[in-house]
Amino acid sequence: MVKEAKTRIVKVKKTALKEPAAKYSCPEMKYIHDTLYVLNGKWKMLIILSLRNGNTRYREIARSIPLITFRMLSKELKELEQNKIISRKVTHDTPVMIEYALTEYSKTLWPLIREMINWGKNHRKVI
Amino acid sequence: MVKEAKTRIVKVKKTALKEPAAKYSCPEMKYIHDTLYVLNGKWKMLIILSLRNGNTRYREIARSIPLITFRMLSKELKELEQNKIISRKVTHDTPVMIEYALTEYSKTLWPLIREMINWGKNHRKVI
DNA sequence: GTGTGCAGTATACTATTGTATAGCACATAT
DNA sequence: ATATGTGCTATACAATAGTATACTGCACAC
Repeated sequence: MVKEAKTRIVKVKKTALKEPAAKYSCPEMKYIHDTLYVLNGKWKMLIILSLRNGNTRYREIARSIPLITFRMLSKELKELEQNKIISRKVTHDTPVMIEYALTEYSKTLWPLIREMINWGKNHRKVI
Repeated sequence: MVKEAKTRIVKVKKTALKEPAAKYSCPEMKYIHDTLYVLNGKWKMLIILSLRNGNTRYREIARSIPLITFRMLSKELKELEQNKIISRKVTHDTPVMIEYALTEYSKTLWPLIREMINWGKNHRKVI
C-alpha cells in the first residue's frame, strides 16, 4: 500500500498475463484472452472513450459515464494505468489536481474500439 | 421453463437492450454498451471462435476451450442463441445429437473479433 | 455389466462486479 | 458560515460471473 497525493491508495496487482493450466485449442483464443484481460468489464472502453472525448479529470470522467460509481471508476482507472492504457499525472498540489490521459500505446486500441462502436450501431438497427 | 429434447431447459430472459436511466454523454458509449451486452464475459468470443474452427457439438466445443465448465458453456450458448449469434439444431433423437452453428448474422462480428485477436497478438509482443 | 461418450442439469460454493451511501481534507464561491 | 467542488476512500450489501463436483438417461462398444 502506497499513499500518494494525500488521497490515492494503490494496491499493487500482478500485471502479467496468467496462462491457463491447459492450453487453448488455437493461438487466437489466447490472443482474445489477452485482450479481454486488459479490457474486461463494462467500463474500461467507456472510460477510454470518455478520455478520448476530452475529459481528463476524475469527476469529469465520472459525469460523462452516468451510471458508473466512484468505486468502479477508481478500480478501472488503476487497472488501465497498470496496463499502460492511460496515464495519471498530479498537476497541482493543494488543491490536488489530477490529469488522466490516454497513452500513446492506447492508440493501438482504436481500431478495436471503432469496431465495437460500429457493431453496436448496426446491431441497434437490426433489433 | 420449457423442456425439450429430454435434456435442455431454457429459462427465457429478456433480450431487449436496457437503457440506462441517465443518458451516456455520447452515442458511441451507447453503442459500446450494446456490443458488450451481446459479447460480455470471458467466454462468448472463445465459443464463437471455437464454432468458427469447425466445432459443432457441445462436448467438442467444451474440449476446445479447456477451462470452461459445462455450466458456463450452457449459459453462454443460450445467451448467444437468444442474440441470434448462434443456432442450435437437434439433428438426431436417441441418442440426442445437437449441432451448434454460427448464424449469418454472426459474420458481422468477424471484423471485431479479428481486431480482438490482432490486438492481443501485438500486446504479447509489447509485454 | 462396465466403461465411454453424448447433452446437458443440479447444487453448492467463491470471487468479482456493481450499488448505495457516507465521509475526508482541502479549496473556492456566495 | 454554508454550500459546492475536487479526488478520492471506506463500508456494507446484492447481484452476477465463474468454479467444482456430482449426477442423469440414453446408446454403443467391449
